[in-house]
Amino acid sequence: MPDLKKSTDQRQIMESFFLGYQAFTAKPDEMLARRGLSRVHHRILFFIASYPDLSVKELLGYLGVSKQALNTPLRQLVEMHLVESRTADDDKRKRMLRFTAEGAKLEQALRREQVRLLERAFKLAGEDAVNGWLAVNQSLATGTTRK
Amino acid sequence: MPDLKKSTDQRQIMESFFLGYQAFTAKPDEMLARRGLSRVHHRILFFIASYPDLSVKELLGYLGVSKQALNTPLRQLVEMHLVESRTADDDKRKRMLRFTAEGAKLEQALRREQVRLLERAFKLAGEDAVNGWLAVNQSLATGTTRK
DNA sequence: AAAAATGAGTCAAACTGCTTGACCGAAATT
DNA sequence: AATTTCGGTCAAGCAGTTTGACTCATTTTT
Repeated sequence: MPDLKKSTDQRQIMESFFLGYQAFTAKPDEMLARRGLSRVHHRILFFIASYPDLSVKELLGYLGVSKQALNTPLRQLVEMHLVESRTADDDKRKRMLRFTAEGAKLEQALRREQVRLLERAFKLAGEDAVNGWLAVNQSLATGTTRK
Repeated sequence: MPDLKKSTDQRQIMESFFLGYQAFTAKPDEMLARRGLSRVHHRILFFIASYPDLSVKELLGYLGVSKQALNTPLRQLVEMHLVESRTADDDKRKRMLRFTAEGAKLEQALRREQVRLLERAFKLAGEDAVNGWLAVNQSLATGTTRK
């Protein structure tokens, strides 16, 4: 059992976190690379999945990049018929972003792989470990616990 | 409590992981940026801390980048008197990398901030959560549990 | 002893991905 | 009617990465 006071153990804990996160992103990275896509594309897909019909501006807000940086990858996703951009009814300047059938399939496939990896790790670590893992991540992410 | 079968919860879990990792690296990133350094420099410092007197070749192996990519950041660290490169006794071609006093201090400061963040999250999530979090990370990282 | 291999480092060209700044057109707001 | 907003584009510049070729000193192999 590692001791949070020992510097060697501290490094080992930090390395596990690093490698764990690395492993978590490795599979999707590879699947996307086969289609010529990268992690930015993945993040775009993630937010479209989380907030269907979000606008370009909202997406930019979530991603935290310049619109020029978004332009190319988003256009590629549209050209590859993974993402559709429809004019909003209420405001014709806005484009609502959503998946095509194919895009939804890709997002599911990426997510399925990540969930599979998590399930495998959960099984190895024991079911008790899962709630702890989730709670700590939540605390790290927000500085608060979630009920 | 999130359900690993529901796609919305899956995304929420993945997002927590992402944001948690983000938070974990944010503070060091900022501290390094103030000195004009970046995450590559951080990784170099990490491996020198983990394996003092490692050679350039070994470092390259850990980092998984080309030696040209390593050259600039490593040279900067040496020029800033954070890292020292001494010729090895057994093989005068090799350079052994280690910290200067100042470099060791920086590495400690970076690690201290990350440990503080972890401790805060552990406290929020409850001490029980810690072992679970560690175990799952370990499983993710290696595909095995550690006793 | 000579030849080959290794460790460290450099120079160069190319490519990617990102930034800021400027600008446009269409549509909405004031 | 004037101004602002949303989406998009063009341009220049910067940082970080890659591959390839080459040098130099030293060690290993033959």
